[in-house]
Amino acid sequence: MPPTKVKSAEIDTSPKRQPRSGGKPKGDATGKPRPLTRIQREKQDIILEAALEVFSLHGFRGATIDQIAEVAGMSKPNLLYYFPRKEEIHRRLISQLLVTWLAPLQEMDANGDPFPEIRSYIRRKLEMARDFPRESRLFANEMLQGAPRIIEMIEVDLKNLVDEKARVLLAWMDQGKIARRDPYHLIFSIWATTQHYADFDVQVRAVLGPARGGEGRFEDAAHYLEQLFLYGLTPRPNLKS
Amino acid sequence: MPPTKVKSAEIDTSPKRQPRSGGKPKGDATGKPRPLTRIQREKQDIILEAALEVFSLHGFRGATIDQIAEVAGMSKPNLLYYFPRKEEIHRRLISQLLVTWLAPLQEMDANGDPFPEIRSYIRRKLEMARDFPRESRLFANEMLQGAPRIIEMIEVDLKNLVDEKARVLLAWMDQGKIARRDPYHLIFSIWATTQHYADFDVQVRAVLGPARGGEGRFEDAAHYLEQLFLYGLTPRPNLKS
DNA sequence: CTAACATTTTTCCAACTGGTCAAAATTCTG
DNA sequence: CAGAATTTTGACCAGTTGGAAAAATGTTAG
Repeated sequence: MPPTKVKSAEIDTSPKRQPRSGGKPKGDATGKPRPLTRIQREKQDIILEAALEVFSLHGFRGATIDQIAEVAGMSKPNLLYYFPRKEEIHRRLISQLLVTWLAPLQEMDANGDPFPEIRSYIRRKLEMARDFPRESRLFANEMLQGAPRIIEMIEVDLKNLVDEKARVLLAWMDQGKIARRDPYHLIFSIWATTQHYADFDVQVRAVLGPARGGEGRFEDAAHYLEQLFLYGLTPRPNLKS
Repeated sequence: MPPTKVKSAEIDTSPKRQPRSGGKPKGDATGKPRPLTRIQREKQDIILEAALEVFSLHGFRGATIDQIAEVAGMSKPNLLYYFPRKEEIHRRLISQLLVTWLAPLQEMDANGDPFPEIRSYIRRKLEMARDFPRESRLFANEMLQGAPRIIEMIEVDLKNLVDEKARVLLAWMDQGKIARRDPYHLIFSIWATTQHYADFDVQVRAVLGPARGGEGRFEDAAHYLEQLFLYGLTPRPNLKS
């Protein structure tokens, strides 16, 4: 359908308005950025939500602003009014994400009992894979591409946290409370096994088939992983359940 | 540097050649496609190699033909002479990949001893992560995007193979040779833990740091995973080593 | 109400995208 | 070597991309 807009091509005798700003606000002469308006907060949230959807599915380069704008239900220039560049949106998503992402590990308590702590950690991670699969995929996408926009955070924040928790694990091992294993690879294997259920969800569901691929798969996975990390595959005779 | 090509802009008095074919060959009037020439085989390999590099890093949508052509060291139209569409290249890579990808699991022998068989499977998978990280990432990229171009193969070939091997594992469990675990999630966890070292390589290296992030990380991983799948984290008293 | 600011839309653009085409260059093959 | 077939190239194209500019429309404090 052609746009058929007439666009006031006729004579316009109304008093000419002074060209009003038209630029972006976000700061007056004083230099201090003024607080976001209600609309700004709302729209930014809508955009970030839409961007998460698109970025997590196609990666940074594969995602387009038009696509994000469409999912967000607004025009591209309107979107660009809130985030002047594509990278900006992505950066915001990623840095927001990393905080959420580290939380479960952060909660692992050095003063708790090792097995319940580790089991809880696995559960929390698995719940995140279930409840925030897009965030997981966004993260995975970034990793696959060599983490160009996130590498410093990985090398500093993430590494520091893992170093700290590795020491916790080592202490538990020294006390003979858990088997002596490489704590770094232990953490890697928890990440890998849990995030797998978000990142490779299609595969998991396809392989499990309709019968077992339903929502129950997360409970099955939780139970399996618990057993794996506790006992591995060595059969233990005389075990109830 | 500007190309400075003169390109014979002068008068050309040479006898005008009849416009010769110029089209693509790949079949004559008989309809049967003739075998590939040496150049065709070579160039296709170069292109596929370059495409693997680019697709594995940016995913299908994020990769561009120009990029692939540049990595392959040829012009875009030249590349398109061998693969008339972008999708064609990707499809070839993916279907090639899946064969390689399934091989390690295929080798798991129902008549072998469970633990050596499983351990070998883990090792082979880990070696693939080490030696073919781009293939792993290509696969992961496809999965993250919902496997649009591969889903049927997953649902048929992959599922059938996993079903078959799940039965093997179940038989071993029935014989009491390994602990009773969900065989599907067992396979998932082997995939996840091993592929992690290819797909999240940046993260792994960043977290391990320069000291432990070298090539030795794969040996460490292999040893750790062996222990994990064998015994889990339960400490076992009186164990040599 | 209205001026000042905030938001949205329209229009536009240059670079890039996947892909075509014919001519030119090169490589077989007898 | 000639002629045919194959391979490579340069010019080009239409659609998409990220983004700029400015005009049009809303909103709100005084």
